[in-house]
Amino acid sequence: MSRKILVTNALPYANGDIHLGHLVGYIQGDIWVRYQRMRGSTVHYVCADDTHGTPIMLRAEKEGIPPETLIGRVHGEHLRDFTDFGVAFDNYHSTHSPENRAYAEEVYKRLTAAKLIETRSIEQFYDPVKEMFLPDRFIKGECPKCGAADQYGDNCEVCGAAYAPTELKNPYSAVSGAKPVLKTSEHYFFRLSDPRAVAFLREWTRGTNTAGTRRLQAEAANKMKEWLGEEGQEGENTLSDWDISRDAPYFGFEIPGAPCKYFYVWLDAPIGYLASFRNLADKRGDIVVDDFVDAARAEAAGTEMVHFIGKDILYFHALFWPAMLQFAGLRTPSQLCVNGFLTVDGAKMSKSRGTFITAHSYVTEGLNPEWLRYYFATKSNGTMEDVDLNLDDLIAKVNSDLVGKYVNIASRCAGFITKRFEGKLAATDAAATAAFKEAYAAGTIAQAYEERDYGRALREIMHLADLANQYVNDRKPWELAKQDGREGELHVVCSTALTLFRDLTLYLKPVLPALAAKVETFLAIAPLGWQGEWQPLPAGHLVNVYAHLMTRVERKQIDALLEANRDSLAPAAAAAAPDTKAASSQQRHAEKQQHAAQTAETASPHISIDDFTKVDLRIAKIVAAEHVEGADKLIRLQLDIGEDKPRQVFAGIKSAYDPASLVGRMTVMVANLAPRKMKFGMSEGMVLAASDPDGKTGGLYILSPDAGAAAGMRVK
RNA sequence: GGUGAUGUAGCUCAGACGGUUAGAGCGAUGGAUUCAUAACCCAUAGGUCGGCGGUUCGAUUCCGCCCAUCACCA
Repeated sequence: MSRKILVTNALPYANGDIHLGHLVGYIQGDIWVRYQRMRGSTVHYVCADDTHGTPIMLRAEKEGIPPETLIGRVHGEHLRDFTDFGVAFDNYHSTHSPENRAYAEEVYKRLTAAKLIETRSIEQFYDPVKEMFLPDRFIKGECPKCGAADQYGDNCEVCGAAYAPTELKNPYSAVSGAKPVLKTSEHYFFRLSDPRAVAFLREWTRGTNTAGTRRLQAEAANKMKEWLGEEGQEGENTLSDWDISRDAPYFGFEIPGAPCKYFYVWLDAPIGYLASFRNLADKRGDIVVDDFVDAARAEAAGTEMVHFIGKDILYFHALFWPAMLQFAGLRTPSQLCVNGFLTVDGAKMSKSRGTFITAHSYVTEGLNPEWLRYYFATKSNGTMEDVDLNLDDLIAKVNSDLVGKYVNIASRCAGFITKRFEGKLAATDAAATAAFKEAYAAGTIAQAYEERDYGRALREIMHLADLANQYVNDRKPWELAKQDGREGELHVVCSTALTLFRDLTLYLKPVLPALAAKVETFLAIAPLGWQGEWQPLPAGHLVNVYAHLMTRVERKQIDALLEANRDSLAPAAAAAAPDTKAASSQQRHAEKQQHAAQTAETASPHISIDDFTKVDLRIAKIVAAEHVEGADKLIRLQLDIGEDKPRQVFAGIKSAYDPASLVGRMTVMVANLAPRKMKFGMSEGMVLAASDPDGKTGGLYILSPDAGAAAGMRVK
């Protein structure tokens, strides 16, 4: 059965470099596409840059160039990076394109006709200096809950509270610093709360496609229940209407019939999949676009549309996007393949540690992209779990699996074929190839690829590689070579090993296309496909002289890569708070849309004395202590530190202390910790207590000063 | 805070509809070998399957709570 599939990868935001975090999803998508093609399916694989929105507009302005120039430059960089890593899109387009405008307008028109668009006046912060409405992340102020300064307009990083930007105290614009004013504006909404949309999405997110595959992975479908609720249960649906317009100035498409109103970037971003596909079809001339895009025609043609995305943008692809398509009469996605984030050595990518590794630096430092493709593939299991890039593990896996096991098979046999038999193969040993022939017929490796469980596929492949090495080891060609009259046996053993090597190459080809191409040249065979009956390499076939196929990874290469990506300015930048935070807020859209783990900036094992003295430790006298109703672990303390009135502090020490025994004791508290609003009231500091970090020995132990220390004394 | 997930050998990960000795690769140790960019082959050691409690004849596998890590909250 030959499938016809339109495959996409998430559109990277045209503001920032491609890094290894992105590549997880792109490599997974590319492997799947290559696998499908080897099986004989027709696949169109497209992507594009996501180019619209406020962050792009402001960045271009900052660089003093038109946004079109910015996105043109980034487009070239992104395409270069994907190409370097073997991610071979048929088309890499842009959302700032005529095709995308046409599709966006058409979708909007049809949704309007379906009575799913409505306008509403909303009040929003407006920057009077910059003369623009401010997205939540461009407004800062004091947290309405805990009072912490310099918090973003959507949630507080100190106390975790979520709120509307209008609730911020003393708000200011992150763009100009001006005090924003409230201004009313007409916005356009996609009525996602409409019963039709809710009913459709409940069915769509839980259902299977025509191939019988779940549209969403189980855990993704599970997650969507949070938004969709259960059918028949009143009030369970928490879907709200989606604001799809933004006011000028905005870099994007103006909404037809609505001057100075623009489509929100997330409306036209996924439509960019269709636009890129349309653009490809126009260039090629042999693709019937509507067989993939129109709902009725796609069903009749039996085409599929599969999106590879990161879990951060699941909402957009599992709610807004299918609903938009459905009610615009367009085909809905057959499947979403959601991948997790990347961590490096178990931690978030960090510029100060050098683990925020750009795709381009990996290449310019001379590392082989297929090492990374192989490693990511071994860690991919078709779920949306996070993937950890363990650098020592990468070295071990590549060196032992690829060089030590796989490449070794060709390397140890090819010499005999060339030197003793002039490159000509003998008939193969049927007994030795039987296991491989069975594996081919069983199709378990193929199925693992189909399910995107590349880790399972590769475990099976490496098991076969072990069998091949055992075979060579058992037959000892190096001994046969020394014995007269055993030339024939030697010939068969080496020819057989090369057939096994051919099989392994076939299975690895979706992951390692460049290496597979080298092997095809070495073996002098047509590009490997994965169809039809299993056949050994024929007797009499001529192979070329073997050249080594892959070098080993060396630790020093990894170290150099980390060094090249280490941002030595990071600690200083962290101190220069305003600038850094403004920058990170501009990147936020990109981070949300890509698979970027946020950077963790603090990695230094030491702190300076200045850092330490920021902590104001005080001797405190416990003047009152009581259980907290409804809290399992907390005790409410009143602490005298020489101030007018005692501080209220909640301490998680209920398991270890009886409140009555605490009253009157002296202890140590952190006096300048940002106040934190808890369910039970404000906590105005922290009491220090010792405990075993491993939790092996239970117990909590609060500190006590020696006699003579008085309430309010500074500890340093 | 809410929600979803994860926690299995030194490392990276499989697996178990609950049931005799929990697996793989890498790493370690010992041996064998020299064809292969010291690769490969054989063998050995290593885990109270995060903690506590419950259901059960029996749980690491089911349920509850806790701890830790991660993500999302448009």
